[in-house]
Amino acid sequence: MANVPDKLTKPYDPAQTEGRIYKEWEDGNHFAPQGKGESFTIIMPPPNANGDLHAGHALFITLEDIMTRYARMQGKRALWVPGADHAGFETQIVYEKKLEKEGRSRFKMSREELYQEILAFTLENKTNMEAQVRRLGASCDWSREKFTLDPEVVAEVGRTFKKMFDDDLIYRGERIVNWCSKHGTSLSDVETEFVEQVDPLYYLQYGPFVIATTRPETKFGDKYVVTHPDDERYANYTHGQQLELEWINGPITATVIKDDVIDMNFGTGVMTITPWHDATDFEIAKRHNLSKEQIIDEHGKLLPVAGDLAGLKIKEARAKIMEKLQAKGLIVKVEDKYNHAVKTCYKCGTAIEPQIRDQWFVKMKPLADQAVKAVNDCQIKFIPDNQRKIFLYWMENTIDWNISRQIVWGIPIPAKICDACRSGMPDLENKITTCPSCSGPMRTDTDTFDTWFSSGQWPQLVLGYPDHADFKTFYPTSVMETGHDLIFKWVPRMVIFGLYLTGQVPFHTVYLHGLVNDAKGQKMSKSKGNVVSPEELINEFGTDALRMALVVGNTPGTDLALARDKVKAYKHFANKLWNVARFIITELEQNKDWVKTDLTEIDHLLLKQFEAVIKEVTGDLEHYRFHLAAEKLYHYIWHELADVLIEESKIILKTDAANSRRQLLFKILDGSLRTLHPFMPFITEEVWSLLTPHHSNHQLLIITPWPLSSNL
RNA sequence: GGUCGAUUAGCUCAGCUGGUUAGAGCGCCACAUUGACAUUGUGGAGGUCACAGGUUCGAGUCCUGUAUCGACCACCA
Repeated sequence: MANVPDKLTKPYDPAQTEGRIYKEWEDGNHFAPQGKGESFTIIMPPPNANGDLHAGHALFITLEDIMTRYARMQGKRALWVPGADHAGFETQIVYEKKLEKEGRSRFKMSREELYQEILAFTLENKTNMEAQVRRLGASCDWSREKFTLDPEVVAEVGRTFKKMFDDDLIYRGERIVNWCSKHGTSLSDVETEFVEQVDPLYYLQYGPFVIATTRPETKFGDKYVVTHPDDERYANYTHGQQLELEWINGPITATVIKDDVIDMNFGTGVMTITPWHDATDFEIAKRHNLSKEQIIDEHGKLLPVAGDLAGLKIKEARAKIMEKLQAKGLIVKVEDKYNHAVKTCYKCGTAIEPQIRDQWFVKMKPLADQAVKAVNDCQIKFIPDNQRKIFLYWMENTIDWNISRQIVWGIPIPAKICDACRSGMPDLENKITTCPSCSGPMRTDTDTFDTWFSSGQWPQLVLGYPDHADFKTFYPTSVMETGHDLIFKWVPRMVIFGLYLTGQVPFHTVYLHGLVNDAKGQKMSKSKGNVVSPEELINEFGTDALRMALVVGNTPGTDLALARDKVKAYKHFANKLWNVARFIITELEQNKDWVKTDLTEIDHLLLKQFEAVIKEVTGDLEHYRFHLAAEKLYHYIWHELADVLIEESKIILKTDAANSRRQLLFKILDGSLRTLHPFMPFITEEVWSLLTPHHSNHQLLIITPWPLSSNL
């Protein structure tokens, strides 16, 4: 055993290997695109800079790395650009919790102070996040990394805002927004969640009508009563008819409205409306040009319209209102257990209190139409294909997009607002001081952009649209790989911005992976305590094992159950590969004088069989069937190469056919390492280095050509 | 209420364009220490591919319906 490399006398140890090899790749600048070949580009969905990577990150990094490494080995100019997301609302919430623990509040800090604190916090965490991406073996080009708050990003996002305003695609408008009174900001629809809730349903006497409501505390200002035009029960009342009636705080004049949005079968078929605090009511008021009054302020407290209850929080007010109604004999009945869905803030669970606010909106219809057209023209391929339907459904049912957020941690909207005439306009150079329409003073908009407004432009921003050479070389990108939960949050916005800004789709293929769940298929969550951290799994089993566990058996778009035992199984596989290498390399080292001969007929056939496997695996990779490719390699290496070929070689290597067999084993190990490299980059690179003395080519595996029958 | 998907071995899931006795991992049972590997090897048990129809020479694979589960969407106060 004198000539056997020292490493091969010991078991494979990922902890001793992976960090060293990653450094070798990175120091050798092997992640940067090389050559002048066909370009292949993936833009990494930027992980949140504020925390640790979770299993979902591990999955997408593995998938994107497989694609990138495969493309690189094929000789393409492969570029995978990493990023870090400031994750506006998300991060601010994390930071607010931190402040809360310290007994502080963001509402007591200056904007600038808060921004700087969160920036420091984020940049500190960013390094941590990047280190975790590296540990997963990501062969992304760090020299091109972008942070979502980089100055050039912020500037370009501002220019897009102005361009869209000039093109009449952005307007400032009074609209009902989802308002979270805890966070003091509006939210987009995708940032809210419906929660099933059981509440009492109150039946109240409203003049001659009985109305049903779950929210009596909003009813102070209600002076319109709405019925369905076809409802015969109320045929005696006509649209626009006025009625005098006794209400919570005394007599009021109510107006009858007929609108077919009313469900005749719900409650009594009559409702009163609160346009300021309900989306449906707002639409009714808009249709009939009704007046609107604010009842609840932005902190969730009642305004003076509530009379002696003004200043009370909604929850406290309800009981008192019921007392008042009771005293006036206006409560007809109360149904105790009414089951309904309540819109809540997806972060804090606070019930959304819709509010009317002046905000910036993007007109979605014309933009969405373009996106639909591009997809129908097959300019974008979806994997799996059914996601295409979901995309189209989403794009065909758009509503205007509220891009204003009342949070500090984000890209400031470069605009000026005139409070006098409530107009607003972009002001990239911060020059406008007086309102062009009413000559009033203009103030700087204090709102920030919705995160998706900037991340929707990510493929362009990352590549330095419009002038940078990278943009010219690598745009449109090849694949966008992301979670299927982002098929409507993120993907459509990227398509829209891509088409709008560049006239081209931002990527030709969208690959959507599923969620990574726990071993039982349950969603991982901190409250359930079933969160599996990739970091721990790597420490225990190695990155390569984790990567295989994430890929094998995982079809695109489908959720994955990640069991510890599965990762363990692929650690065993790594061990198997190591021992295969140990056997073969030892054999070669001990017979250094072996001469290359023609393969025997049998060995030739065996090589052909191996080539057939490579061909299949190549086909699977071409069609994004990573799960099949990985499984086939696993199966071949373990049950063909190890179990059959090596076993029988123990005899054959003592016969005349030894040299042919040595050559066969060498070629198969060589090809196996190359095909397996995208999946298990570390161990394959390590074994490759041990095989190097037997090679004519001494370069690292990461930049070695993909095996074909011609180069085996 | 709507959309999409799932239903295959004890568990978690593959099965790509329909084609011989339905596969993997883990688990289970019985043996085994031979030039790498016990993080192992050999062999084995275990499935009416949810149900009912249909298309076809042939269906787990295509079509229709039913049931159950799941995810997502939705202005029923």
